[in-house]
Amino acid sequence: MTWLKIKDAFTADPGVELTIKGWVRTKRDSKADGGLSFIAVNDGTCFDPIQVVARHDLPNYEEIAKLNTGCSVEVDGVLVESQGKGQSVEIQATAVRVIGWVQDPDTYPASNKRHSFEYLREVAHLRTRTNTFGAVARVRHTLSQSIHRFLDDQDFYWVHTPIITGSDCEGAGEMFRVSTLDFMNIPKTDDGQVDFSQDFFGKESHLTVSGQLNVETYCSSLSRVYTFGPTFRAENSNTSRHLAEFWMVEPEIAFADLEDDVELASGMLRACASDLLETRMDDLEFFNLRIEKGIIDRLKMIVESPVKTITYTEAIKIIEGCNEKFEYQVKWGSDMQSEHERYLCEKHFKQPVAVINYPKDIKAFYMRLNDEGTDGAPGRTVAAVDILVPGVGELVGGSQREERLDVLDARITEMGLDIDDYWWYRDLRKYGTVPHAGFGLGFERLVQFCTGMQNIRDVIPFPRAPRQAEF
RNA sequence: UCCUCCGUAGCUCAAUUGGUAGAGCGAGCGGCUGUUAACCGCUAGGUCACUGGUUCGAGUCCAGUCGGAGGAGCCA
Repeated sequence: MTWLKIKDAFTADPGVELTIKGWVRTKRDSKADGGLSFIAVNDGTCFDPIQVVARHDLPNYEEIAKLNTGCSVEVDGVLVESQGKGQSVEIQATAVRVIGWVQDPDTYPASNKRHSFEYLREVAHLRTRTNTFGAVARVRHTLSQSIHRFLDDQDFYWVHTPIITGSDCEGAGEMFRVSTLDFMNIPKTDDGQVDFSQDFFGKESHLTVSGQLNVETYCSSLSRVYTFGPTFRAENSNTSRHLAEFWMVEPEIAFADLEDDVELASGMLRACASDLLETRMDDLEFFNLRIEKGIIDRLKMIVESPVKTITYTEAIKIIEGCNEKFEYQVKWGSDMQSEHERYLCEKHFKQPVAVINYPKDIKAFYMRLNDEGTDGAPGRTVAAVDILVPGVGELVGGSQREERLDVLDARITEMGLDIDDYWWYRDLRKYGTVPHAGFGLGFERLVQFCTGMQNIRDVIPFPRAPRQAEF
């Protein structure tokens, strides 16, 4: 008797004897032929549960009749073509062993009924037993594998940048403090400040908001590198597309410009969509039917024409010239509002859009300063890119980096930052500087984009957000 | 953090002008059926988020607190 994963049982030859192990999704009983039970069993290896037919002549049939949603079982049996509709094959059970009962079926949180996503967030330890969260988990895994494979195929090295950082110059938002100081007895310096020299690292330290600055150092010797790991933002954000802890993919390429950067992001999206369509159709069909109609067509569109590139200056003209009513006006020099970004990718282009060359005053210090008059812009721009996608908004933020030390220093000073904090980052420009570019892709936003899931808290196993750190 | 809406049974929601709580699903028991969002009958299940106020009387009105959702800002 071979133990098969349920996904493999579905494709095994009828007549084969097998064992499967999993959790009961539903059970239906019939009095026909002296009594039999139809038990749908799922082990997470594929979307569909397999139907087990248990007859009354099994020695423990009385016990089997008491099974309900959530119980764990081991089933021996023979794979046969199904007599009923709704499935091609099923298992005629020769033995059903109950491994774990559901102790209180009346209050079992993942019972066989529709639940709201808000409720399931409160029982995140059990929500992967539902169709939706099982499918999200598999898609998330596949996307993660796709990214690693795509980058490995293109000779990128995965660099494990630190989670804890002593650098306070990452500049991408509020940071969580990391400390072993005793809250009840905080050491102070003579002038009344917290004495961080007595803290674990001998200086202030935080959870990283981005691995970019670290990964740029590896880029300046290994040429093509990326980080893919958790990042943290202590912003009090309460939206369906922000988390306090999220995973970010940050590639960095040497001897490259902004165009190469957009090309890389576009290729990565294409690889992700293509792999999903090839390997996770069962889950995609569920998302297409129950979560967002048209999600499969969207992924096919990504494979064919991933990203359309326009300049910020063009984007502003499109928004100013359209008939749409917006709550906020746009004007060159200010950041686009969510509603404008949504209009561009959801209504005007109806596909992912890379907006490049933003005004320098609304972007970070490390982004490369463009020449005066680039794309006929009325002011100075930097070689930055935001990739906007339907349903999610900003999926990718990136730029060509400023490789000229004098220009970089001027930008640091202009933005009121302390140049001494950037000593090691500036060394990269002093010693063999090269043009390079990179981007950050919000991994959960990618999962949202590929599944149609509305809330980012439902595409990460255990979401961390303001007032949410259970589990 | 700001704006809007919402907290009633295990879950999803009702409850008229303020008059002491109801359905569906789920669960238990029974019936029927190669069933599959199964169907039919019966049963159990409630500190109406919390605290205070108005009132003869509050799930309902008022204030505050806590929690949740949607949108905005910050961004990925």
